[in-house]
Amino acid sequence: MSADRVRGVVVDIEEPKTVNTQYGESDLCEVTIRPDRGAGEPTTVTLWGKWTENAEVIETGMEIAVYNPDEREYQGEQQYSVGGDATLVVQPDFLVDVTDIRAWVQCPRMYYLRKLDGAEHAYPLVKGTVVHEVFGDLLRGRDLDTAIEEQVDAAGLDIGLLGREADEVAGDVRDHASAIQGWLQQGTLTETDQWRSEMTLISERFGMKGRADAVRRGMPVELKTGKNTKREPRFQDKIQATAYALMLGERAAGAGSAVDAAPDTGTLLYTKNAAVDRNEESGDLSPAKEFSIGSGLLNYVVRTRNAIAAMEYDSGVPTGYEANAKCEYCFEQDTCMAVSGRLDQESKAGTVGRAVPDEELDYFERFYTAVEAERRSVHREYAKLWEQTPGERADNDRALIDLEPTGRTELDGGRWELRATGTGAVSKIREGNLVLASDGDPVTGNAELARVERLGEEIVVTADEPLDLRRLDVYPSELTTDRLQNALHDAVLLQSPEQKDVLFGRREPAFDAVEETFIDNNDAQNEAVQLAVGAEDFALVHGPPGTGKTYTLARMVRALVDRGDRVLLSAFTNRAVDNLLEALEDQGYTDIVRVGTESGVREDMQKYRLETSGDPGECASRLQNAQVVAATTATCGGSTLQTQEFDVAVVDEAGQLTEPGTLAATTLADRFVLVGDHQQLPPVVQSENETLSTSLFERLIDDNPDAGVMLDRQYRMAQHIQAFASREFYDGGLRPATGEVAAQRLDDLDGVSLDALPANLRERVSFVDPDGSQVGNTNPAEADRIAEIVASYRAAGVPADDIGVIAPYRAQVAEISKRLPDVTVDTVDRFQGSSKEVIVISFVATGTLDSPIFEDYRRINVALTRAKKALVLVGDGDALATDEVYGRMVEWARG
DNA sequence: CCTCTGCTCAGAGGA
Repeated sequence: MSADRVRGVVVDIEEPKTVNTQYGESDLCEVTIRPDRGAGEPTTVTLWGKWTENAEVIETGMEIAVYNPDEREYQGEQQYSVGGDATLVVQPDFLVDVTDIRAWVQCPRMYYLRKLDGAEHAYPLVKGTVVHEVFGDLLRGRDLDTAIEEQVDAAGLDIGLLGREADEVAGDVRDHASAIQGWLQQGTLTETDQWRSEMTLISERFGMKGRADAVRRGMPVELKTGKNTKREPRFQDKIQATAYALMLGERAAGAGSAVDAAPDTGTLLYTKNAAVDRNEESGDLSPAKEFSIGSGLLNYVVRTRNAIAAMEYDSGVPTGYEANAKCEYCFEQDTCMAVSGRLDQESKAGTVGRAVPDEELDYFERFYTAVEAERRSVHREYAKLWEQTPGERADNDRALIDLEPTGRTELDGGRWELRATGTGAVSKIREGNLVLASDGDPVTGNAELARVERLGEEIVVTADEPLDLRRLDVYPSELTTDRLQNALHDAVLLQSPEQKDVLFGRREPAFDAVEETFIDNNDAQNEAVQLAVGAEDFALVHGPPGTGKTYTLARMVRALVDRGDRVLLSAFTNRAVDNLLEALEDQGYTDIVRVGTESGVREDMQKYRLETSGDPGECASRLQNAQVVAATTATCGGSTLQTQEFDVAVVDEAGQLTEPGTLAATTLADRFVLVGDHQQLPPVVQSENETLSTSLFERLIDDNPDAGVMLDRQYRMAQHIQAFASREFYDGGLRPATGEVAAQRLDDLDGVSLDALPANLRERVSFVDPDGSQVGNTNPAEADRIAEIVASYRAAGVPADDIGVIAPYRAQVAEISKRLPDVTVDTVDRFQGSSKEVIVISFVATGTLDSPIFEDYRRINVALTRAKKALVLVGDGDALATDEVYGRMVEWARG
């Protein structure tokens, strides 16, 4: 019996040695692994020849996989060898981008610097992107002039921000595009050429992902808008194309050897060669350069990929010595030396400048490591793409499977609209999302990145190439982690020492005294605006539920604008950003530019949205002249807003943001205001991660109580409803704004009679124990009882719209929804920021509380504070009593 | 053992 794959955790690595074999001298290194994630019997894997280079970076605890190993029995033990046709993959769950392999081949430090400071806005990049888009259009048979015009138009904002004109860019693009067209029209390219453009490749086997510019007859074609007058393609370009060839080979090989099945030729297309002056340049000016792809190059790609994955195992920092970096002509040399100097890192190029203070170095390292841990959780999401290939039919809310294709239409832009009917299953996929659309198998089948246009009975997506739409998968993205890393870099390395002093507690934040009254009937709200206006560094506004936080924010923004400040308005979610704009609108302020994707911005706020295509000058000046710019923090970390500066950044729902997430907005401004409530929802973090799950808001409010004000009067809840939350979460400091708010009752609503309610529901807060039992994450008996309770309120005259039901698990939400089709039933997270006259909460758990109900107490705070006039808690009283806080809650609810 | 939003994606090139 032979295994085509061996995988396990490394438990021992011998010193490499040189031995004599029948073929001459050869290096080897023995590695002992335990299969089954470390649980299996120890097995020896011998790395031969160049694979011993990887042995130097492997550490115990890492996982390795070997494909097609030579296998033999020696003294009763199975031994495996990596040489010949075999391939070694280190940390296969870590997905390395092809462009990262390319960067590492140039210099490992370059790989690292790209990760820290990725949001660059430069003309060669913008031009290169446009040329690539035009290339794709030409492959899809579009007309050259139309393609250039449309793609330059699509890049309008980027071009404008660089101060360029559309005509000038179109001319530059034409020089490149003509070379492409000339090459495409050459006789060697026949009707039989089969082209695919923009092919997304994800490899489980090699732990690699990337997107090939084009694939012709199964072979990779890479477009480069740079110049290369040598006869050979540049080495890093060959590596990039070879990486795609390896993944194409994997798709073609099935269970066989990907190296054997890989295409044997790659093509690099250097479009600038055609545009240079032939009188001044010598050398080979033909744009297309082919090269042969052999097992040597393919294995080199894998070894390089392994070196990266091994370094990322413990968030290491490369020095430049890991590969043969040449610093003399490197255009990143200055940056490299500056970064290594400031972060006290070793660099082959040397260092300049003094290191930032120790506490900043520690901070940088702590957050860098935390963000990389978060990146690894994103990588685990990719694994779900191949955990459930067709047939396995995993219950997974990350995919819509078994779709029935109903048709496709070619659209004007050369893109395709693909349609299918769904099975009615629910998933995380929503309209506007970027997904992997496939013919049924997202990994080895025909798959394309696509945009979800409609998600009803009929499912409609748009993609670059046509396919039979049988399946959609969530496409995991490292974009957020990339941007967190950029924000960390900007905060520690680009901010002035004065700005950092207050972040690192070396100086108290300073305030100018402000006498002006902005809000005259609420002292805390007025003080919040005064603090914000007078802040020289930062101000903090703590806004518990219902305290008029959004109104205060809008008033604050107006006050800042009146002083002439340019304001950046941000929050984690699109919904929160749009809510803020609505509040500003309510105050009559509309000089706003909203930056964000079309699908992210709410319909009624589209009128403020910055158009990214069109006349470059117009697009750019609209952004540059806006006094108030609004965007999510993720967008703040992107390249568009990196070109902008602000006097003040105002960040809402700051308690929900990780520290680097907040910095993405605050580093764009001289000073900042954070508004939020650290007693409500914490940041959403995928990895178990203490560092990321505390918000900057919470840290600053703990360290600088004088820099903050708490809004203490709430306009939402009746006295009794707010009492528990006030005592438990706000030290008793939260109180009703008026007697009217405190005394509100359900029969204040038109047509509602309390007498029509059963006796146990007449109080403002009640507790009901339905004596149900938990089944998985549902409790059907409790769902029945909740349906009865809601029916009682309806019978007493409460409109369905005024009632909301909150449950801890999505399964229970579905269970209750089945019984209550016209009432809003949702999880806590989706209820945040809104409120209802009547709230019913389902606790599901019975017997014991061994699994977390609302994760932590902050979630229950959110749930309890959604109700205005009536709140009903439904659950197992005995189970809840086993927890101190829930126990006190039940006592309070029973009155 | 559960909750879950962001974001065009990954790659654009200089010498």
